[in-house]
Amino acid sequence: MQKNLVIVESPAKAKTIERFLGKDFKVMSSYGHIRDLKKKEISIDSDTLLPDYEIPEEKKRLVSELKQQAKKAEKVWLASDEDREGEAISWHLCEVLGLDEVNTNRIVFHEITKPAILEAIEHPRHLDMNLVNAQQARRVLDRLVGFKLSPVLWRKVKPALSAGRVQSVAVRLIVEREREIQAFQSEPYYHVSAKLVLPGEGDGQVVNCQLSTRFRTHEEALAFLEQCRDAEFRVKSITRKPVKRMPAPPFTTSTLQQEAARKLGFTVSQTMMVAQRLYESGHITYMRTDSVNLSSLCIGTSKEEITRLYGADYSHPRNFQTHSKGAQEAHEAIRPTYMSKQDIEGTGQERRLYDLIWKRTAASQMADAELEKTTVEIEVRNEQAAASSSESAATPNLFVSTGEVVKFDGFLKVYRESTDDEQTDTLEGNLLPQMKKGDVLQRQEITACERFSQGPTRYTEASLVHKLEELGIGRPSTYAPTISTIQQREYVHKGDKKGTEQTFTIDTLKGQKITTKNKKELTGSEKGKLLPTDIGIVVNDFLMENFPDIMDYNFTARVEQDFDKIAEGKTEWNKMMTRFYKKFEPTVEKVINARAEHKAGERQVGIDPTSGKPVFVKIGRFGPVVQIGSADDKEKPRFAQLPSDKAMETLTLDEALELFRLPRTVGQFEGSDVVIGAGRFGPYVLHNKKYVSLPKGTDPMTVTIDEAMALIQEKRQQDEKRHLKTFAEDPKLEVLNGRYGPYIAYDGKNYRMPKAMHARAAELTYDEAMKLVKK
DNA sequence: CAGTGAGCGAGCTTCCGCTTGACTT
Repeated sequence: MQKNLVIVESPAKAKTIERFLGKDFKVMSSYGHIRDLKKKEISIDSDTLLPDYEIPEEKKRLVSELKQQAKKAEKVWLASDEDREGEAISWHLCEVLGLDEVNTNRIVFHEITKPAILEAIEHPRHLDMNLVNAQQARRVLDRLVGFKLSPVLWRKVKPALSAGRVQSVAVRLIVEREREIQAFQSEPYYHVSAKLVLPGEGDGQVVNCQLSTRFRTHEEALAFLEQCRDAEFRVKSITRKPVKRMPAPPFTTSTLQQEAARKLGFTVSQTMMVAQRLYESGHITYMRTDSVNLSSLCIGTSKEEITRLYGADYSHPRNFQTHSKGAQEAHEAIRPTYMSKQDIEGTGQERRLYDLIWKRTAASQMADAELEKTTVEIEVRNEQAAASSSESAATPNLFVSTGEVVKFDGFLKVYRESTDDEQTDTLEGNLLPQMKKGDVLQRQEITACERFSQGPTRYTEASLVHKLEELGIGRPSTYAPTISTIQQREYVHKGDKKGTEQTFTIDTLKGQKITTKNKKELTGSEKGKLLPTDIGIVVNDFLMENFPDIMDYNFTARVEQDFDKIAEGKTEWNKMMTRFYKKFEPTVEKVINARAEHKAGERQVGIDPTSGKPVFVKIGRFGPVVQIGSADDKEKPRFAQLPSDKAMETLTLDEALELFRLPRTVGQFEGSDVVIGAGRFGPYVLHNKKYVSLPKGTDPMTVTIDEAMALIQEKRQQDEKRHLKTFAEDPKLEVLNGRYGPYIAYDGKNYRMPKAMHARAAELTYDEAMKLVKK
């Protein structure tokens, strides 16, 4: 008979803990929650707002196994995580396994080390029902919001859409960012930089510097260059100050996702998949965490390892504080299990992610980097300037040159955090020659370059996660799924945005000559960014108008405060639910029953000049469509799918009408119409229910009947060649010739044949062909 | 991968947070 049964959430954790506890303990895993609201129903009583839980089908086997083992054990230890969800998991286990108070112990530990677990076993406690209730409140609220709002969208926008406390706000961020970018007015300015020379041995040393002020107009910039022609450049001041840089804290889920995206080019879900494998093979600690805490063990071994590799000067053990909103800190930071392992066996991706985690962890336990930052101010002096500056207190024009010297690299030896800014700031970039106050520098070249102010940038997957975390919305376990959901629902897609080509001027003063050149550049182009779709925009605007409370960026933060009060025992959870639902439910009813004149997002783009009927864009059953005429007309309205490169918000009447120019009938052939149409795969010719694609580059608007006929004939010939052999034994079996050589088709399915058979494909016997099919 | 291309209707769809597995290709 087993003495003790310990239940944890994760099987990998179970394995490790079993090793620590010895043979009197059996350790099993619950694999997360074992009970939840019903999947297909709201599963919440509309009067009492009490949840109705069930054990999902896929968990039934596991639960009966747990039941069996629990019955056998003298004592059961519930060791799920020490947070809201973990407490609820333990409570559900209690309920489902029928555990009694006396023989059941709730234990928690923050790190998976032998002493920590033995310590936890020494101090069992009881279930914290307040914390459990806070979880129930969270669960019920999310279900209510999701399952009440989504049907409103099905009715008002499009079937199969979804809304939720987290995903809808994520979409809102992206929609609003896109609008900010659209509204942004780029303004030109002139940035002046100079190449000056400190006279000395040989050719002297070059000093690169920037003017501290920008000019608004080209005239001002030119006037300044003019002024520089006979000016003297004199060092006005030199300041040196020591600067310290601190390493970033070790990884959480969110920061790991961001850095893996920037440094390794991983998507958010890729990072999680690779991290999961590293965790399962025992290389890293748990990968879904919001904590930056490191175990004392890790801090100790890091110190040893850093001292061994880089010397004692580089070691600086430290603890970091988590200050992200709503953090629950049930786990440690993401770190290598053994700091002594600098690299591991595994796939390329696994090794690269591990390397990143190792370096980030090591750096966090290393000394500050010490730099010396030097700033040199250089005055522009000429007679005119001198004369005017004595009477007016106008700020003098100053060139500034900065240099940084690394005095001690500290943690920078192993790791430097990336930023989202594309400009790479080189740390040891500008080395300054020795100068002193009063030194006069010789002008070599001064350029005034026209630049354009940049608007906000679009979100990437990782920067969206960062923003969500900042707002306290979502949890480490949901960042990646949320990003997938909003893409699956087609609210958002990842894509490239082409920038606009802009011409800009560069003025150069060299010698006594000022030359002006025009150049072209592409500005504001972005790759792999999150862009809102028409559906995303319409859904967002609809929700913003009708459910602004739920869409508020602070909604989660506010309900979290209520959950905290429940956890502290200051509020009854069911009362909170009632209070929320009393306001929420009538709004849902009102909105879903409102007889709206237009569908959500519908917009009239103009009047069709040929029929005099109105032209609309709206979200149809299958996505955005343009419609000519209304549904209550005698004649049926005409529809056209909106192509992906056009947006509902900005579609013009001309663009809308253009979509109706196809299909067009170009003539007759063999007694039936020849029609040119545009499909998902480009333009095509339709004749006698047969389709032929138009060759690339052919304009569907100018194709003639003769060209179309030729295409039809050609296709027929090809089709003939396609059927290599048919079989009397079975008409379902055929040998066909495809784009990639001969293949076998049987009953609607295709099968490949070995390369060696290709030459005699037309002479295959029935038995040979069937053998391949069966294989 | 082996040919695709409508329709705007019926019934279905849906949340967030814990955690992995088991179908092959």
